Amino acid sequence: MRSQKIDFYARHSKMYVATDCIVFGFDSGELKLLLFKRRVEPHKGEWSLIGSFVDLDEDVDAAARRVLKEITGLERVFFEQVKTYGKKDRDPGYRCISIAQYALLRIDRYDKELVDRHGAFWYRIQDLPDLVLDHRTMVEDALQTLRRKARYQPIGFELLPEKFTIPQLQSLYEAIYQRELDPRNFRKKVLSLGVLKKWDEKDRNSSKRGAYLYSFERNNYDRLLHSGYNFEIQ
Amino acid sequence: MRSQKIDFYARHSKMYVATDCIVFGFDSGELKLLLFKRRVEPHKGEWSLIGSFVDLDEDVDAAARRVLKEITGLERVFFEQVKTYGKKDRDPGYRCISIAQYALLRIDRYDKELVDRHGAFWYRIQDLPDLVLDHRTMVEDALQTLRRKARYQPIGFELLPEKFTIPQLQSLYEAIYQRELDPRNFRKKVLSLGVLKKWDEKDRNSSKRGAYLYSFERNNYDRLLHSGYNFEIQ
DNA sequence: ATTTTTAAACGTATTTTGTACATTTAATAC
DNA sequence: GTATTAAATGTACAAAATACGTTTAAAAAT
Repeated sequence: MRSQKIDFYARHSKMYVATDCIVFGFDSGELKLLLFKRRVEPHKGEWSLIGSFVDLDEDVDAAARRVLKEITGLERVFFEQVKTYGKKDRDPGYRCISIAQYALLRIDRYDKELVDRHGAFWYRIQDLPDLVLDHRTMVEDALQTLRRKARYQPIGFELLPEKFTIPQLQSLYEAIYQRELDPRNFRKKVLSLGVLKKWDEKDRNSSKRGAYLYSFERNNYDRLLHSGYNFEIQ
Repeated sequence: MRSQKIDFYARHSKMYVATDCIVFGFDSGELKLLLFKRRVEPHKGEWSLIGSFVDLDEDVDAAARRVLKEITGLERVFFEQVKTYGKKDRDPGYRCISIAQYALLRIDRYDKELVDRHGAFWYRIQDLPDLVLDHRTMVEDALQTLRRKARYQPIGFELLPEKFTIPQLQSLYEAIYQRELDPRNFRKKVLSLGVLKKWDEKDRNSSKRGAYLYSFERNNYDRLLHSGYNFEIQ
């Protein structure tokens, strides 16, 4: 029979702590996910989320920022925790828990060369490849979190360029919720929030007539964000 | 200069992983929190959440169930993750991350003697004492999660006894949101959900006339739960 | 026995919000 | 100048949220 003391240390021992990033981007009307083809064992050649161990002297959210910067070159990115995956056998081999965090980024901004160099690739969320471990579950949970969040905060703006058109914003929400929205009702709703600033310029990439560009006003946007307002879209 | 290999291990080393439980209960019209007066160092004599290290061969959510059972005797309790606290200096002394999980439990059911024996105490959420480390933040985050959750799932039922009256249910929601609700509109709303079963019995504890007892029908309740229905209360 | 007291139960009118749907407009391409 | 395309606008109807007053059951007081 082992002594109390030995049992205490054996039971309260340390474990590996990792973070995995579910990186969403929006491009040409589609919601995309940044995946990473592993070049080393274990799971060499398989697709996985972008992740890393958390350093001993590093905040957990800093670890996510670090790995995202390594791969995309981006620094100021919206991040939010999804949840922590802590099943004892989720990672065969050694005990490792992982804090999943999703990121939203403006796809016009990342460093393409850097992404290529790291064996990363943007997949449409409709046709993701098989992923290692429990990463598929992480993606589904992150999508659910994103959808829920988008209902009570106008979060979608994080995924668009500084100036965007209302049809673009609509198509983003259509991509997030994977269904079509009525353009008249959508426009009415977003304009009623009072967070959009209209510019004189137009974007003519998707029509001859062109659509007016908008940006959002930080002040009103932040007020809306903190007020717990409900941003229901149909 | 240290070798690559040594650096790798130094950086990707293991850390302590704990879980802290934010245990909500509902009693005599008030939302309460189960706190624990520490009897050992560090932080002896201070109030803290109920928590534990996660064993190496134990799921993270199992650790929360284990510690709650130790203190309340209860086994089948509703649990949900709040978030993971991973700041590098959140725990002075050693690096330890903590997965916060909140629990909802029926206050009529727990083992009072067991709770006393462990130095635990039910505090009203309006007047909590100072708590160790970042536990205060955990409580606030858990409350926010609970409130949000209660908006899209009829979660409040977890906190009530098997049979309850509509005024009781209302007072639970009033405790969660810390504001008064209109009894006529509340009744109309909850009955419209179609998850309540009315009994012939009455509860006469709070009025001479007595209020009819209800329970909820598991089937309809579960359907509602999974349908993503929006349970907005005023 | 009758009256008083208390919270429970019920209903309705109004306002607000969501939903469905058709036409006009600006600008380019031909 | 005509055709084409997506952007922009408006309105009627349905559904849901909100505000608010009265009646009722049962015990307690007289």
